Amino acid sequence: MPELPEVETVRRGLARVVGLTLTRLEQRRPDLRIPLPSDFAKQLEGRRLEGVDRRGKYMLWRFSGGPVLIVHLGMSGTLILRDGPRAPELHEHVVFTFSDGTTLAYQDPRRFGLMTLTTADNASQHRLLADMGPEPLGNEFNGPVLAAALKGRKSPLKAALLDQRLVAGLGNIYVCEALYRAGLSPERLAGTLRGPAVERLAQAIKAVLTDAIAAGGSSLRNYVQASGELGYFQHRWAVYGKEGERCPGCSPTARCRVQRVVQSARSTFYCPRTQT
DNA sequence: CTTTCGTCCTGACTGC
DNA sequence: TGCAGTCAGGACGAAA
Repeated sequence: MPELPEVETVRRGLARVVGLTLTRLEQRRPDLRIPLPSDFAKQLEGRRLEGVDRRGKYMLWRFSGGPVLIVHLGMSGTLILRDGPRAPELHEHVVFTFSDGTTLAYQDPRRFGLMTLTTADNASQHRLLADMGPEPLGNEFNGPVLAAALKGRKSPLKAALLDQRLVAGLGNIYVCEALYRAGLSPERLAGTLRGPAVERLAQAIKAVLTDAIAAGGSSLRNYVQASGELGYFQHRWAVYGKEGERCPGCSPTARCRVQRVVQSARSTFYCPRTQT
């Protein structure tokens, strides 16, 4: 499930087609979460892909002349780069062909992802992006900023960090991992955190995301896997999905095990001994 | 205003 | 083996 590190990895992988002209856009299934307009292809064909930016879990594909394609991979979205034309596979909803013959397919079985068009002038004010919180890896995100965002919040820390208005780009996995690294219980009420703990949490968020991006970058072949898929790399998580296992920070003799609890109808994994 | 919950979707998995 | 049921989750919008 693509969160900020995976989306960043995809963004970097798309460098291969940046600078190329989009020669053909095939809408194979227009009923995405936000339906694609019927003239979608016409609006983009013939334009050069000038660059790909990222905001939280969104990508912004900037085309020459002003159009910006906002792309979100949702739960199950992937992008597949191929050297040339090939028979599309199941759930490839949109296929882009570039001037050198490279094709880029957007595949999304569950269709929680979306693509929608805006313009360079309006992109930052687009309703999908306007209320988004700070980029966690930027200088604009730090302990005091996080403290201000958490102040007065009565929801559990887990739920607060999933709110994209508070900080951009975290999902279920990296919230669990960041709370583990900060040694904070996901069930603590967000508004009760004090200075040092907030600082630890802000640093843990940065560290977890930075490490995950580095893991994607270090296995560079995975930017474009043998299958052509972009953006999924294996990552060793400390607690996510590790119910019943010992967390890395507990001694071999410790009896405690990673617990799974359900918060806001989502699984949370944490170590009850090291996260308080 | 804040917080929670239902909804969308399909593949993978579980259990009878 | 087959099939029904359950689960996974990002983000919106409705409800509390």
